[in-house]
Formats: sequence, structure tokens, C-alpha cells
Amino acid sequence: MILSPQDMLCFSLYSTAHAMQAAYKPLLEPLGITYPQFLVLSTLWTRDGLTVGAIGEEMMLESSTLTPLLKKLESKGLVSRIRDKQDERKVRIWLTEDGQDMRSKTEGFAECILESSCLSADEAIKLRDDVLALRDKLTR
Amino acid sequence: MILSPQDMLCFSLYSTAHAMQAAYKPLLEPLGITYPQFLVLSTLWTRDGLTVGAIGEEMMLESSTLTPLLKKLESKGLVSRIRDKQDERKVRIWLTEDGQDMRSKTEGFAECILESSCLSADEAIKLRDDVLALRDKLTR
DNA sequence: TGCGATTAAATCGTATGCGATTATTTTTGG
DNA sequence: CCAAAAATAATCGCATACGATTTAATCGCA
Repeated sequence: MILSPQDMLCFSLYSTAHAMQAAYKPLLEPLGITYPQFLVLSTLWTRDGLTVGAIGEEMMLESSTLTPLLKKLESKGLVSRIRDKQDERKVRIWLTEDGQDMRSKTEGFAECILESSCLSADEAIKLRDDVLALRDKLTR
Repeated sequence: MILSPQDMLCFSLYSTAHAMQAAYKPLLEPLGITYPQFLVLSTLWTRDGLTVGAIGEEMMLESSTLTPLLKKLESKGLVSRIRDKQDERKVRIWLTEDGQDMRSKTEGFAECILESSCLSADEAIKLRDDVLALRDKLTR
């Protein structure tokens, strides 16, 4: 049996992840940050001063992805990259004042996206959890 | 209210799309193709001889993404890129013998992924449709 | 008919994303 | 205590992915 991409679960995730990024773009562009940068900042807004490795674990990204991205956030003045005094192998990422301020500027974005998704809060939560359950099965 | 990435619908899609790509990787690597290349081939297995634009419409990708990717598939001998005689602006993509043969080699992959997802066929279909519905709302 | 508008693909610049490797630091075991 | 192993981030090469622009071909209409 031939499966068209439109029939494939994997393609639905592939194209919807892209669509989500595209939906955030007009919101984030005026703030001068990209979608992955926004996700990294979201991680730091929850807990500041994480190491590169800890961010990578949280977001399931490699240091080879994060290091350049974090350097960009640093060059925009949104984070500081400071080597840990206790363990010089680690680099801790700290939000700057501007990095903190960015949080309030993005406050309504999730709401805005949820709005255009036409999902109720409960539906969105259920979909998120179903998707996360799939992810956890796949990363076995 | 602060939303951790783990709480965000957008991040669930972001990380699960990556996880899906990672799950396919060990299956596709022995065949010498990447995950996006596999998705393009899947499109062509359904309908051969599509133009670059038609593939882009099907997959929601730009020609700036597809052109280099299709050139790679061509260099691997899996497709031919042939300019349309009727309309020289268009380039039609045709599967080669090897490109056709790749289909049978990937035959069990969707099944294999479904297996590790621990989803029933019905659950997978429902999740796919929910995700696609979200995508279609977002691309308004 | 012919010229401006449109369409289609390609090109270019920028930003991820990963695997493999490297450099540096820390840990561990004899 | 010290050399081997492990951990951590950075670097490098490759492959997407997109927006803006360019090039080439076709269309539309006066």
C-alpha cells in the first residue's frame, strides 16, 4: 500500500511544526528573535542560569545547535554566557535585563496562537499531551 | 503566568517532529537518504512527474528548499529533473528506476514507527487528523 | 502584436539542527 | 598522586528551511 505524505503521521508533525513556526514568526520578528530563540528564552524564563547541557536536555537539542544560538542571543544582549566557577567545563546562561523584559513582550503570544488554532484550552492540552506521549515513545 | 516549553503546544510539536526524524534516521541511513528526502520521494511515489512547485504545494515547502534537495536526489540517481517542454519555466521531477525501487525498501518503515509509538492504527489516524486540523487552522 | 505583469525555479544570505571530532576540565581508579 | 576515563562545550561539515531577489518563460491585454 502506498502512503501519501498527507496520510503519514510523521508528515503531519513535520508540516505542522513548520506551520507553528510560521505562525509565530510575525509575532517574534518585531522583537528581533527567531522561533528557536524564543523557545530557548522560554526555558530560561522558567529557570535562569541553566548550563548549556541542561538547556539541551530540556529542549532535546545538542550543544552543537545551542552554542551558536546562545551566542546569537548574547550578541543581541538577551543573555550572558558565563563559565561556571565551580566547574570550568560548564557554561551557565543568564538572562540579561533585556532578556527578562522579553518575557512580558511575548506574554500574549501563546494565547494568540491558541486563538487562531480554534482549539479550546482543554483540547489544546489534550493534543499537547498526546503529542508528548508519542515523543516519549519515540525517544526510547 | 509563565509557560515552560514543556507546557507549550508549540514545543510539543517542535520536539516531537525532531524525535520522529530521529526515529526514522537509523532506518533511512542504510538506504543513503535523509528524512526530508524520504518525504519528497513519498510524494513522488504517489504521483510521479510533479513539478517543483507542485511538490512544494503538497509538502508546504519553498522552491529554495526543494531545488537543492532535488539536486541531491538527482545526484544519488533517484530522480531526474527535466524541464517541461510545454512550459519551460517548469521543471518536472521523475523517479528513476532506483527511485522507484526505494519504495519497496522503505515499505515497512511506517509500520515500524507505528509499532514503537505504541499507538493503535485508529489512535494514530486520530492524532494525525488532529494535528493536520491544527496545521490547517494555523495556515490561514 | 508587443510589452508589462505574472509565474516558476534557482540563487543567495541567514538560521537552525545533527553527528563526529576536538579541547578543556574534572573525575576516578590503581 | 597521577594517568586514563568521563564530562562539557565548542568546532566543523553537511543538510535542511525560509525570505528576498534574480532569471527566464509565459500570459494578458491594450
